[in-house]
Amino acid sequence: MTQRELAKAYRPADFEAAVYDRWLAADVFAPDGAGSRADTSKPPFVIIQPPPNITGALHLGHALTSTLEDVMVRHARMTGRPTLWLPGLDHASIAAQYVLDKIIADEGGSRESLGRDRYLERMWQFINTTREVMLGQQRRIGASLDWSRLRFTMDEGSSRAVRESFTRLYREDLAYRTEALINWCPGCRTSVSDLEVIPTEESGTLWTLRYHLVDVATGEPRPDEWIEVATTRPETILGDTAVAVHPGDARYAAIVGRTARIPFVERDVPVIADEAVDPAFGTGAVKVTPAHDKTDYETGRRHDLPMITVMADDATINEAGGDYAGLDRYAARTAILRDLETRGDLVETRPHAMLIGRCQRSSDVIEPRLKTQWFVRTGPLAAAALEATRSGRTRIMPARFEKVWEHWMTTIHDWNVSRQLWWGHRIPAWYCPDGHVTVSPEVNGPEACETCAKPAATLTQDPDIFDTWFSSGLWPFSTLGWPDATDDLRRYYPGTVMETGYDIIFFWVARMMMLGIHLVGDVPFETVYLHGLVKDPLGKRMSKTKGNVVDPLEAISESGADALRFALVHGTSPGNDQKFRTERLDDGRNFANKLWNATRYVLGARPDTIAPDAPRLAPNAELLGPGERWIRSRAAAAVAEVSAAMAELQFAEVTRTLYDGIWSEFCDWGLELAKVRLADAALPAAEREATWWALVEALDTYLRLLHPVMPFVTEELWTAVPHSAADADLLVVADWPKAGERDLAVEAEGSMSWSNPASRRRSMPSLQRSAASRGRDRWPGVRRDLSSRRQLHHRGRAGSPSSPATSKRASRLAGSAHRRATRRASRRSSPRPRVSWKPREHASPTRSLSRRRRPRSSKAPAPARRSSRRKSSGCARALTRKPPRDPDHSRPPVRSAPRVPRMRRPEGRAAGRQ
RNA sequence: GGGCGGUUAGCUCAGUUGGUUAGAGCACAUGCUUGACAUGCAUGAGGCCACUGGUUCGAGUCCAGUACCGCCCA
Repeated sequence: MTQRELAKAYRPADFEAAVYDRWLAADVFAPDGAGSRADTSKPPFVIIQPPPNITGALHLGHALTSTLEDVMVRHARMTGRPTLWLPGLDHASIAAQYVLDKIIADEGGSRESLGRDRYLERMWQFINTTREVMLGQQRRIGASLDWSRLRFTMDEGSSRAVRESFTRLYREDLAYRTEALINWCPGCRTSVSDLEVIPTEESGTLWTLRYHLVDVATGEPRPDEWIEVATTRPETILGDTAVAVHPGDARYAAIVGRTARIPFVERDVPVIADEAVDPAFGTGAVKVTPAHDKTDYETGRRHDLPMITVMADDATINEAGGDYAGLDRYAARTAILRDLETRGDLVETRPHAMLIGRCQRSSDVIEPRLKTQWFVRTGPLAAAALEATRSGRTRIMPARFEKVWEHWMTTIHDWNVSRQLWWGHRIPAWYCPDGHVTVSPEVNGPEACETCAKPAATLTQDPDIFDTWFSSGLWPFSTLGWPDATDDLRRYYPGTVMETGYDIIFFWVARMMMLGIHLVGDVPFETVYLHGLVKDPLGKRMSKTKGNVVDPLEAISESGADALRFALVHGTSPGNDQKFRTERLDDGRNFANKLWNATRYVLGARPDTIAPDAPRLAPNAELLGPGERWIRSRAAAAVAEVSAAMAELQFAEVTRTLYDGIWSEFCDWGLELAKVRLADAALPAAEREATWWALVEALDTYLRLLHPVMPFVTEELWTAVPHSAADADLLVVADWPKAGERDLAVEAEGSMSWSNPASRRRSMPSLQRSAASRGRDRWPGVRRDLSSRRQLHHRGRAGSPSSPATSKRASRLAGSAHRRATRRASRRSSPRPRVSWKPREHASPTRSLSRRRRPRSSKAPAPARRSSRRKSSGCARALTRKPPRDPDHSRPPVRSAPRVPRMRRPEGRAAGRQ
């Protein structure tokens, strides 16, 4: 291995890109890449990446997803499993059209003015520019994706999977076409699924109006006889086909069966009784508009009412609305209310809190409408998906989401998959002039009508496209070559882990499960790992409009990809949101710097008797001092703990273990204790060599363990550390360390040493010297405190200051008080109290040791370090685009200077989701 | 209305199957810059573990309830 000088400070920008290029050149990401060291006898580890939307830049949520998956993938790869992490991009039809439409609108055009073909051409151009940007972002963050298998949801393989799957579903009667009430977004001009409608609480108005009853004899409405109905949507009276009351409502019992006259459209409709009516709502009587309301639609079906659509695609009133035709729905509302008032039929107007469904994409108010659309019958599919989680074939992490999953899967409705958009997979259904339907998997469509054999030329294809999530639902197997029985499909299906945010468990995970089980015959993944959302420091969702987003690329530029990864992983726990503050980036960067410098020290401390390019040797355990034996044992403990945490997908636990192990154990104690021996000329060379090899060994272990979380810095450093002949050239494919033997004796001895000065002196003379030299050997004082504390404790617990009823609480309070007191006492007397001897908790002997042992240098003073005087330096500031502070303020007392806020405060509460 | 999660230091969070004095990072205070690291080192201050009750020799941890915050579903 090459030995070279490491820069004095950790500067990630200097090497991250080069390291990534080294990985690419070595072809180590693909399980079958040239540089792969996978053991094909081991079970593969497979993650199909949730494909980010092609529309735009990656945000912190993507960064978290990529990082967590990369952690799993890199760990698996190091254990020798054939590891596939398959990258992809999603065409995101509605989101992409939304973005492109705006661009085109800015140019003065529109979707319609371009026409379908030119519009799609334009879309391909657009996504080809965003595509490269997005892939570059993945590389910046260090994602070890198998780029040779990159897929796009609109590529030919995916299209074929869509056509084939839909045809199968159709032939099995799991896909059907029907006219039904769907959620229509007038802004996007398409239907959307139930999940894409966001119920938002808004203050509306409840109006009470009069519908006059029709005189049975004359057939004309009576001016003196009416029924009062309450409504929040007066414009829909144009489509009313009944008035409904509750069957048990005595107030209206006499009227049920009569006829009411709808104003303006002058339509006579029946007064019906239906259980769905809430007698306590409004007047207890409601108007029924089956074509524009979900509840009314059901009522209409039960009573076989006519369904009259009164609105066009753009939510203006259509010709069925008579004089109001052409008006926007809200203009029509105003006009109708005015006219009702004129007629004297507007009885009451009052404020009313209500839930309004808004489009997830455009925030337009969703208009329920009747449309003929394609649906997927979810009942049987959901039942199979439920069985899979109940039987444990697929496990959901964290388990509490199983309940949510169960609930949703048992109440699921059929899935409307038609979208009246252009950008997406065209529905492979053709209609003949006689109205027969032919569904075909052929790319050019059927040759003739399936039913009447009319030739292809007479057939017209359904203009609609599929909901994006339909192709996403096929993703775990369409990416592997399905419907063909490819090697990849055989090897890598089912996947191992599906890792994604809990917010798309229904949108995506559910659909992959349903379609995977049905179409491929097995669950698409063994484990569903759901992470939480990355929120701003106030716990709000990050969004561009709120201005509280943190750009991952800026974070990487400032602090390095490893720092960002560390920050994200450190703050995550399964299924829980994390509040992200930019100060966390400093933690990660500082940690990387610590590791960087520890490595520099180890490399520089090599005894002269070891050649710079000597292959790594295991230290001779016989010749090690207690400090080295201790750090070896602690490294072994870290291997066990990190491996266990990886297996349990507890990634924050991984970073915590390594942060403590590397910083507080290896650096604060391992290196400091070793320094003494390495500099001790009286020690035999073999002992000094063994000591150094022990440091190299521990460092090597920690670098391997940390690699999945912080791949760049560990790879860069590992290259500089001596390796054994059997080692891989690159850390990314090096072996995951096996847990070495713990030396519990020396760990216990350490514990003894700390709590007992006499034994410490025996076993760790260096420690003793250092502590003594700093005048901190105050154990007698500690003992005094301990005994007095015991008395306190005794009194606090056993004393009976109050009645039996309150004694428990009193004793707790006493205990609490005494805890505070004793903590203060113990802090005065010992560096930091702890149960077992973990050196990290105590004073590091750094200063005295290095001073005493190191020859003084005559070198000139180091140049002033100006920019990084304070702990939290530039990056956080830069990310918030606040003006930089005056550099002259960077002298010590300035640390008390007020910090600038790290993120812009969102202005007020968010009205709804974006 | 139904369900889920959270509440531990000023902030962000750990806290294993209940078990000695509840921890970390950041922030704060004080003191240290010439050979790994000021992106650092050391010292210090800062906790009724949301509240109430229960189980237990022992509860931050288990049980029941309450409050507040957040989310999901209808």
